[in-house]
Amino acid sequence: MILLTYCLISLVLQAKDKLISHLRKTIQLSTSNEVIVKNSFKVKRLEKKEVLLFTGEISSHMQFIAEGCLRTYYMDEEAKEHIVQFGIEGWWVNDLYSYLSQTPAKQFVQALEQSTILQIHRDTLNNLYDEIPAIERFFRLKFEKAYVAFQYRTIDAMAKPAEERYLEFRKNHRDIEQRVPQYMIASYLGITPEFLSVLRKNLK
Amino acid sequence: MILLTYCLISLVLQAKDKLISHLRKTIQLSTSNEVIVKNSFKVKRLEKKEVLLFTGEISSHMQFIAEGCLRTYYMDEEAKEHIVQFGIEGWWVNDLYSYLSQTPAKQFVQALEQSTILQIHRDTLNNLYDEIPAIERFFRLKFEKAYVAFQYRTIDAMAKPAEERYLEFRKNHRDIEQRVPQYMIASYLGITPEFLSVLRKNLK
DNA sequence: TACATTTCTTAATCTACCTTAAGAATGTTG
DNA sequence: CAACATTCTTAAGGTAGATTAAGAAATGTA
Repeated sequence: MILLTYCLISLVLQAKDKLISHLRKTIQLSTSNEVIVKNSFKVKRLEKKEVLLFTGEISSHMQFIAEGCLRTYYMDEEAKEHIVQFGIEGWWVNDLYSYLSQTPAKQFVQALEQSTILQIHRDTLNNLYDEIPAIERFFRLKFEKAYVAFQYRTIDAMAKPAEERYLEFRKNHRDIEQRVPQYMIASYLGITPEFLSVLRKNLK
Repeated sequence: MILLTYCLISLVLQAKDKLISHLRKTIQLSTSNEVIVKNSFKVKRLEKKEVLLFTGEISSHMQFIAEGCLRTYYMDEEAKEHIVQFGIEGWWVNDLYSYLSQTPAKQFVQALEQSTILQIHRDTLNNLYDEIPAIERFFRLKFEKAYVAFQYRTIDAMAKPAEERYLEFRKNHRDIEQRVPQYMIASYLGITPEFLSVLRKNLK
């Protein structure tokens, strides 16, 4: 029992250290601010297939992936799933629209593997923005990059045929490709699993 | 001559006031900071069809549209134009990837009407971020919203057929629809002008 | 080791959208 | 108002990718 507790505590510490070193890649943090940041986040374990956010719920936390793999997806009128994003260690996942506008989520966030995430509540984060300007800078830069990356992904998606998009995905996300089933990659690329299968056959 | 000069000056003042009231919708600005902000931007007039940023150039300014209408677009390998975004009064236009990474632009920015824009140099803006935290907040919020809006547009684009996308564009951007030629709307929606023409016929 | 579930493949048919080409409106300029 | 450029429409034929349905691998679980 003592051993188990010890393991859990060290897991939490590890997760928080990952967050701090993630932040340190972009901004500087004094030791005291580091402590404030660490205390602002809560660690959460997720089982494989566990859903972190359901459609209709209001997203109230920003979430950093310390370990594992998640996806965000939505279901269209015909109940088909469309994957918007994958996330692994070092990524942030959310239904941002819901989080920012405090409206019911249209997307699900689900763990594809057993995962460890760090959560910060919206109110806490908004206070941090006032207290530690470097945190606001971190997210300003984060969103700038995310916006640009997403724009380029979209431009690609609209202009290039599926085969090219698949090859780019493989080139840029080999790490993810190995961890998620093929039909989810198809969903992310906006094609059917059957068609992806055909593409793969033609590539050999 | 004196009259002309006077007109130009008042045009400049008007443009800057538009920027300030735009910022004021999101953040608070002291009178002294307002002056600093105003002095950080330069006014630029653009003729219809004038290109503000060419592919290959490095974007060094953020640009706010005080008056007029612009588009950003890129050309694919077959020299076909793809419109990424329209902008009118109150919008910001740029090749953000080029601006943020200081690499050659892949997109053009072009005026579709005679327009007035306000430019701030990257270095000046980065200094403003340090000097006036509210400005950093403004852009953090701006990028959050832009990211989310773009994500929803993409999700739509990938999941919904062209007809629905066209109807949504008309609903959300009636102002733009009236100001730009139809073949540019087709380009923005990712379809050919011929096909848009067919869609429109079927809608009647 | 066997059974159930999840994931991937193959193939026939179908559809949304593209391409090409031509002509009709509309707008712009001398 | 004539002449030219720009924008929009129509129609025939073509293609990327969807749908449906079935079976084959792979993986998980008792």
